[in-house]
Amino acid sequence: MKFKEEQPIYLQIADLICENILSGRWPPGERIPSVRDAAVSMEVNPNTALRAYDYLQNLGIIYKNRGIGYFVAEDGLEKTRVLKREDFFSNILPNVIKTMKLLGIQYAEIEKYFD
Amino acid sequence: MKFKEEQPIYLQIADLICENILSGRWPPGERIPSVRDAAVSMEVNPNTALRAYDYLQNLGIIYKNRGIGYFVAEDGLEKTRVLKREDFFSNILPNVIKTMKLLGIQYAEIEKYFD
Amino acid sequence: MKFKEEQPIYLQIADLICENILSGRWPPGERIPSVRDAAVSMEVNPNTALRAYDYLQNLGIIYKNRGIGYFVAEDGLEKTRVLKREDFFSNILPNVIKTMKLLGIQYAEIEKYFD
Amino acid sequence: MKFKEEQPIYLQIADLICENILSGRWPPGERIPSVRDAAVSMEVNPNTALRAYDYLQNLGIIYKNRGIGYFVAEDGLEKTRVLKREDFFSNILPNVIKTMKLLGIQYAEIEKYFD
DNA sequence: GTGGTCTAGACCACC
DNA sequence: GTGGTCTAGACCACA
Repeated sequence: MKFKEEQPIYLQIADLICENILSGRWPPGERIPSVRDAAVSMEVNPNTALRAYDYLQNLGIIYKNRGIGYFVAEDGLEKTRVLKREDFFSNILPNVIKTMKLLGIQYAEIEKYFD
Repeated sequence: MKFKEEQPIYLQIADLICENILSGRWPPGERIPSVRDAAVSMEVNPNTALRAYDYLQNLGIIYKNRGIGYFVAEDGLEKTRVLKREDFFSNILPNVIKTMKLLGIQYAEIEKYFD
Repeated sequence: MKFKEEQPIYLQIADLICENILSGRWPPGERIPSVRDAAVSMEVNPNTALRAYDYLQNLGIIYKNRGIGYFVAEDGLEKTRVLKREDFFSNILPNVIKTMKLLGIQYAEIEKYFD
Repeated sequence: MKFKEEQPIYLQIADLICENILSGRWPPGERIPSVRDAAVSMEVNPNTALRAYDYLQNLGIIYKNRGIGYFVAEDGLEKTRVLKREDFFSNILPNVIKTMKLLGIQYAEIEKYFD
């Protein structure tokens, strides 16, 4: 697996997990891959994978059962959605709008990307 | 001045300068605030401000006259525009689209923000 | 059954058993629930329940008759009492006192809890 | 520095920091030792010290200034006090009371420890 | 100098 | 098998 330079790997892993939750591939209650398996399949150190899991657990998106594994929280899908929407509407979107204004990009120019 | 956690402060400062250039407040040839003044007004370490200036100088957006100060390059506005557009269309926009898909946000929901 | 995060589940189970012994519900010589039953009723892995029993057996508080079950040792009540008192006076109590000092909690504040 | 076996070292370090805050030695706004210095003086790996700092930062008790160090949050003393009191009154104290009942320990027996 | 990330690998506790 | 902790040490970004 190839990761970007600009962001810590563990955050990118956390994002991947969120995408799997949002897309419905990992529904609430579902067990997600073990830390070790995730580390192997993504070719990172187990500690790095664990860190991503830990991060999401702190957010309440996943939880662990001792000795068994990590699971998507019952409200994990909802929480992820809320967090990401919040981020989108308060950070990403305003930034995009601001950038477009500065660059003089009209909506018509980007319309075609919305498919 | 308050900076975000997710990005190095010096890059955020560089962005602010770019905004001033793009908005026309600092036209090509104009002298921009000294590193020291910038550092004081933004409450950052002078080294951090210097780093932002250095970064923009490497991009050819500003240049330095020793003993005098930093100036917007003659083609600084154009360069900034090109760089930011490139970034917008290859990184920011695709990411926004992807996020919107994952979150099920329709264009209609964000239309109103385009004013 | 719900267990705390801070302590291994098997120790929490062992504690529950000790409480039953101390309270007199399970007098010396009495047969205690089978590992299997305990595991089912507490919704834990049988291995985890077994570990608790094993732990208490090593302490000499319970013993096992093969094919029959686990029993409270003749001196099980006494042993439990001694162990718990030792723990109380050398660990728990000093810690409580220290915490109270740090937090500025006076004895008067907790007096009412002693009923 | 010598640490107990029963608890992760990083939590014990976090506790030590809390004690310094509660005792007033490190008032709100004060810079606390750098991760490296703490690691050296406690003879642990820098990662372990960092983990303690990170843990307390998540609780909002300390915060960091990038490139400068960690500081006690303005409301760090208050937060620590609230957290510890909460823990004391909902967990520690009830447990002590319960244990005392089971062991038949009277208040008179422990009175002398309150000095 | 500060903190942060990551790896490699050991060793442990738990289920 | 699961996750958790810790060390040693490298390397980086930032102020």
